[in-house]
Amino acid sequence: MTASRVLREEGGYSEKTRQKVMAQVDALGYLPNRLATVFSGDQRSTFIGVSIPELGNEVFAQVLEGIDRKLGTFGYQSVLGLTQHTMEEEESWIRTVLSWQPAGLILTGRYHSARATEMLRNAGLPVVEIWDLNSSPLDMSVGLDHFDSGFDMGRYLISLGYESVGYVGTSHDVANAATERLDGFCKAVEGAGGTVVKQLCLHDTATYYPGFYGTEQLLAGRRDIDCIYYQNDAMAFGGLQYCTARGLDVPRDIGIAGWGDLPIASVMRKRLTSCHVSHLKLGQKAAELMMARLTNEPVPNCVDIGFRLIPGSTVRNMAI
Amino acid sequence: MTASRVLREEGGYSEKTRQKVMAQVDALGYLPNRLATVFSGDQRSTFIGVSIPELGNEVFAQVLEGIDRKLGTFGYQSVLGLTQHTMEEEESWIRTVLSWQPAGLILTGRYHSARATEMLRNAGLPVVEIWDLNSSPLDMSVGLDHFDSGFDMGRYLISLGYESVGYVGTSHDVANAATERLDGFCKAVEGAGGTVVKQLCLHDTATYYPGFYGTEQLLAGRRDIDCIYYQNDAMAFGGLQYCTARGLDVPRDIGIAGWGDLPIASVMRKRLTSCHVSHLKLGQKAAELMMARLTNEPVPNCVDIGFRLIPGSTVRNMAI
DNA sequence: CACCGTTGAGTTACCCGTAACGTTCCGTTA
DNA sequence: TAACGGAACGTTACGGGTAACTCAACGGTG
Repeated sequence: MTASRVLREEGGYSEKTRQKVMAQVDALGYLPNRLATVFSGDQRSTFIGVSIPELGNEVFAQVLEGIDRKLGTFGYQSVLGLTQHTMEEEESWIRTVLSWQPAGLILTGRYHSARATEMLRNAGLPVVEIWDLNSSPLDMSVGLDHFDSGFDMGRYLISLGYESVGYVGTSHDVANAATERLDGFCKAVEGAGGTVVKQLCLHDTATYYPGFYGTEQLLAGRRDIDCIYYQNDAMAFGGLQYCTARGLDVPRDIGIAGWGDLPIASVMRKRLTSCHVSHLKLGQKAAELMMARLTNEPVPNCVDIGFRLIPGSTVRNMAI
Repeated sequence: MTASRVLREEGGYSEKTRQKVMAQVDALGYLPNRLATVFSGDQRSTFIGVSIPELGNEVFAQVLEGIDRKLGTFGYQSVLGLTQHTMEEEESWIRTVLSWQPAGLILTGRYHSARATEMLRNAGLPVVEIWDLNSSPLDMSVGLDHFDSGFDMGRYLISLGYESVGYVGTSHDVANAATERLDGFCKAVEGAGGTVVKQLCLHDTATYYPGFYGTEQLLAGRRDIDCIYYQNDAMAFGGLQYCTARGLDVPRDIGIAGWGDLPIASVMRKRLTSCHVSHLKLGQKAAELMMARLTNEPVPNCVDIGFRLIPGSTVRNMAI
């Protein structure tokens, strides 16, 4: 007991005793067992469960980096869960991670299985839903309006005189942010007199090479597509390379637009038309909300981190 | 007690009792507290501490993805630690994570502080050191010989007729894999009659833009450099873009070589000369060794996952 | 010198799941 | 019917840290 007091620097012991305790700690290489502390219910754990769809997509890796670095400064640890974009994986991960009594959870996306939602409510933990902006979150939410970001891009492209646009992305069983961007995009294009003449949703990962061959499929046998919107920058880079390889001049023959503003864009002489989102900041903000909630500070339940359209030079720079 | 038996499907209860227990579990939304199980010492936890330098570098994100996916299939969870390439961060993270009684640790790199090493020995847990190949690991090791990979690249470049090569990378206070690649590279170049005329180690992150401006610095005021070796592909891409922007023809005027073979390379019409490493596989292998050790299977203490030189087209394709 | 407050240190009980052991209630068999 | 054995279920104790409490020693005060 006295040792416990010394280690917690709680006071109520003499200097001589402190020395004796510390000497034993050094001699034994003693490390306190935090499990016991949390288990006894006196304190919360310093685990935060963090579910992320995948890390192959750079943007999610950046979000996680933002989260973990910020949590680290508060002495908290991330317990990772990669859900591969499925609610089943997420549900099973939530069940497991809750049994470890985490202090809170950070989840990607606003769509969760009914059972997952129920478990989260029962657990009564702080939960931050990130990525999608969610005006009625389970608890807290940090993200951006993906519909709006797609809408803005659609309106922008039409304003440049594009008329027949295509889309290349990937498909998942559940609604997600990418489909919201596509919805916003289509609405803007059609509202402004353009047409989304073809949408391609590949059963593949949303990375470089699928962007390449997806573009080939999209353009196969048609000459009417004057601009392509991609699910993200990686696919757009793939598409850009495909077009270049095929001898198409970008942006003269065809326009290319992505989403996410990958770091590699900063060195390309032809700036990719995209939408900038501060992924690192998103993660940090999510961690900050979590920490604020855990210290009982007042917390907004919904934070919009916004986005910024990058005009770039892979689309025309004025209406023709 | 009977409830415990039912939930563990241990047997020794009637079907009627089972139904009653399960009904209560559903009604209460009961989730077992795994902390108690582990705490009582009857079982190990299913945490694996995973320390990674950063996630901004795509290769480490891929390694982590490989680790976490594989651990997930065994019902284990990663507790993440981002060390920012410093031994101090690693040591403090190790101290914290050990207090959570993890089943094992996976650490990046072979260099750890003396105190960290001591804690790891005291803890007596399975430890996998990844990234560097480590013939005398603390416990187990999965990686590749970075010296050799740098050596092979050096020899390859000289065999193509390059004579005065430069290097662009970043510096850290501790020795790491990148410095080993550079050592191997220099040794090969000098052993084959070439010269490493300038080495630039930036105080920055090893990403695209530092590769861009680092190349500018490297080439400032000199005409003798005929080839540049970069710490990784991201920096090499940055350098490639700088050279192109400045009107240099790659590979006619200057050769460019990177390391890591990033996914984006798969769509570039000009294949980056690099060194392929299966980062995902490295992570999976590390997780597999950990699981094998935890189930008392015989485990090799050192696994070389190898590398493959990618000739690419950012260097000459034959000696001149 | 009796009394009291303070400081330092020890004791007890609790958290929850489960190993180990104990008890009850059957049905079966000689 | 007594004896026995196994199935089903209950009780106790433990793990490590700490809140809450108790106790001992000591110095100061009237």
